[in-house]
Amino acid sequence: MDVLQLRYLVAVVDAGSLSRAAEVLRISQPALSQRMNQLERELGVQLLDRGPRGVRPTRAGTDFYRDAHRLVRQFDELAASAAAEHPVRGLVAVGLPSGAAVHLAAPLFGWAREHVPGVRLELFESMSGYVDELFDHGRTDLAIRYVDPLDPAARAVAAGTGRAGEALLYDEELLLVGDPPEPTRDPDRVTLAELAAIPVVAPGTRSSLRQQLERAMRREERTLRVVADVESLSTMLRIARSGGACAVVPASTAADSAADGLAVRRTDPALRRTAVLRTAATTSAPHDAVAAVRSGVTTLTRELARSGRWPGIELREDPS
Amino acid sequence: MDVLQLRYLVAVVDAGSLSRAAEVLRISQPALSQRMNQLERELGVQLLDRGPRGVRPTRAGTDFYRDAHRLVRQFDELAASAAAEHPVRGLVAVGLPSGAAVHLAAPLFGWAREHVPGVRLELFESMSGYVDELFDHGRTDLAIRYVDPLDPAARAVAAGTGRAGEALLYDEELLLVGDPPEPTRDPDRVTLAELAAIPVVAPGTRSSLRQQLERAMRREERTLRVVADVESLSTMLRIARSGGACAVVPASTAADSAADGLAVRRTDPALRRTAVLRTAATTSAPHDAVAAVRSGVTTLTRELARSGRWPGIELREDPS
DNA sequence: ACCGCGGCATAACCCCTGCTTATCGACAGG
DNA sequence: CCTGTCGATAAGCAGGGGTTATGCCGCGGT
Repeated sequence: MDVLQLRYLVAVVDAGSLSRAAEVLRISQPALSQRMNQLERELGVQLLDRGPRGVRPTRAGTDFYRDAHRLVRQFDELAASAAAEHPVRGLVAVGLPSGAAVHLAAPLFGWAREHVPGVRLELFESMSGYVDELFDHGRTDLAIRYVDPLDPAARAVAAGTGRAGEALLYDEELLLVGDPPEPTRDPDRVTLAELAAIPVVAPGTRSSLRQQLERAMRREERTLRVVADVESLSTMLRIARSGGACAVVPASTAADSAADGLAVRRTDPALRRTAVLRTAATTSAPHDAVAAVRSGVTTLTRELARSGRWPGIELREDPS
Repeated sequence: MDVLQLRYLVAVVDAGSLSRAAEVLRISQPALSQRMNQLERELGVQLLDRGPRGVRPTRAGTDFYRDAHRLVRQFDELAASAAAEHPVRGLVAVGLPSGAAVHLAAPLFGWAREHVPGVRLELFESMSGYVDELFDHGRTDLAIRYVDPLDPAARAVAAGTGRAGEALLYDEELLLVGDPPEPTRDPDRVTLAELAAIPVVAPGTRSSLRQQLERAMRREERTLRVVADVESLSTMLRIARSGGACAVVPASTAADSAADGLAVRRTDPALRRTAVLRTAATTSAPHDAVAAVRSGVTTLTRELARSGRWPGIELREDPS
């Protein structure tokens, strides 16, 4: 028997139905069904009456519910009080480039409120170039940085052999969205040669995405045909949707807009980038607070990616 | 956080050392070390001071210990009271052939005392033929039966397609122990032709082992040269050890005696048997008590086999 | 002073458990 | 009678908690 089973039972009795309780608990109905059956089997007592309109606790179930409820509460109190023993406090500055901020910012604040209420977060969301700059000037304690796997200088980091303070987070591909004036030979792929002929809207030159794009084109002795420099990914998408130009955006952004009926093409050769979480070596923020937030970022990234709430990215394992 | 971690912490503080606590908890020291580190990480508090002579709780650890101790106790009380709600009681008769009884009898009594204190066990340990007979006459509620995988009638059971009430437990091989008068061509294998020339001691004709042996020999148009009919496996081994004759015994028995320097040979073709757990369809014992003991037998068999305390057997999966 | 040893941490691996999706059976209501 | 809702079952996958093997450190014995 496990405290989790007690939580589940409490939820079931409260909800009056396995299905609804499963929803509340954010797990599937069969999982809950199994767990409840297991609990009853372990105890050797029937706790629930399964009716066609839901479940109701039996006599034994009601008694058990009371105790379980109380125990779960005490359990949580213990955890809370232990955590309160040595509160993590401080002001942690985090730099997030737009693509990451879209998916990470809100969950990160939520996570912080829940897990480290004593920590105040200061979020700098802007184009990756500025984010890097802020970090290099010691203005942020943590920052996500994009790295081109082809860039030799960044190779070490992407390979996981970089210096401490840089942990791999995820990879993602850069995709072309919108319909080009001429159809591409492969409807799912656009070569860089073809790309050179397509009018695109791109972020400013301080963005790592822009730089990576330009570098890739230069490598093929082509140039990018930029018809508009814009600041935000959403603006890029809006323009692409209007048909005025195509846009090259990270896969996670493209995944959101694919549902809108926008055509999406991979590039050939594929352009990818690696997201790295940097931790400042010297910082004014309390060490433990920074560490906590860092682990929050990696944990959240994993959770979001796995649960499908951050589509288009591929996790890179690098526990640190 | 989990109640198990709380139990572990309590044990650690009580023992004053991870190693010793691990021993008490019957887990390995690294496992405990990991769990404690995880607990501290989750709580964000250091609970233990690691010294070279063991560990001592920190200030926070001491407080935490008290609460954890209390919670664990309440937790167990809840489980106990819920189980007491609907106590399993009754008299369950179990038939075990000698080979199985050697390894299973004592653990089974221990398990029953712990998990179903209201159940009284009646154990019939004897040669497999009698065990079968007792079961067929309704004198036992559960019984282990040996099945020859080559016997067509038993084929269905061994294949897992038998009727309900018969669950696969394990397979084991029959081995020749002791040194035959003439060395065999293959020192690790004895053909049935060679076996016919070897004086062996065998259990009585009511034993399934004996019957299986005779059947196998007859199939090759040979006869077994039995120089002594004995009742117990241990007597057979004693005679084999004295050098008077060889003995054919199940692998689990042979494994015990291999350490005594007795030569062990597989037969060629290999003789194997399958152990099946039978459950009486109609019985006077309470249904739930029988079910509990049945699950105890399967669980124990698995545990013993996996932990190496029942060597020589190969588990068959057949959850039921 | 050295070496040995008790004790905790780390690494690499494995299996079991608990979750998932997919599907079914059963009962109530239109 | 059909349909929608709820719970149970099946089969597959992932992660956590366990294992063994090994490393590192500080103490004590001779």
